[in-house]
Amino acid sequence: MGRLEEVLDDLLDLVEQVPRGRVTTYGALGDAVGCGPRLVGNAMARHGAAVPWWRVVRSDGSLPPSHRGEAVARYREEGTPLRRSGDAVDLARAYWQPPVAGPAPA
DNA sequence: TACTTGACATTTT
DNA sequence: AAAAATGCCAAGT
Repeated sequence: MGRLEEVLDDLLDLVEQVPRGRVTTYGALGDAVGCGPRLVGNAMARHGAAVPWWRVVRSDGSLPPSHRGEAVARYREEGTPLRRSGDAVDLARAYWQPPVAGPAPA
């Protein structure tokens, strides 16, 4: 199979480890698991139905275009520092860097 | 088997 | 500062 199956476990694990009121980015997860950010997005899209994907945002702090409405609702519910725009997270305060998992520790 | 689509990121114009 | 182009990996058609 592809690398996805390999990193998927670590990926979902990291997302589940994201503290409440905090968020992380696709790039950070991709780097943590050792693959491109595209994999993270697709992994979540196809297999991330069981993880708090709303805590995973873009590098810009903006939310996934597909579920940003739901994600914002979660943020307001969890107290995540949203930007004044209301459609993005304040990465300056809410960014949580995932620990490096998998066979490629720093 | 080849092309297109998809929860993205980064760099250059 | 904003928009466009490029790179990335996997699944679906």
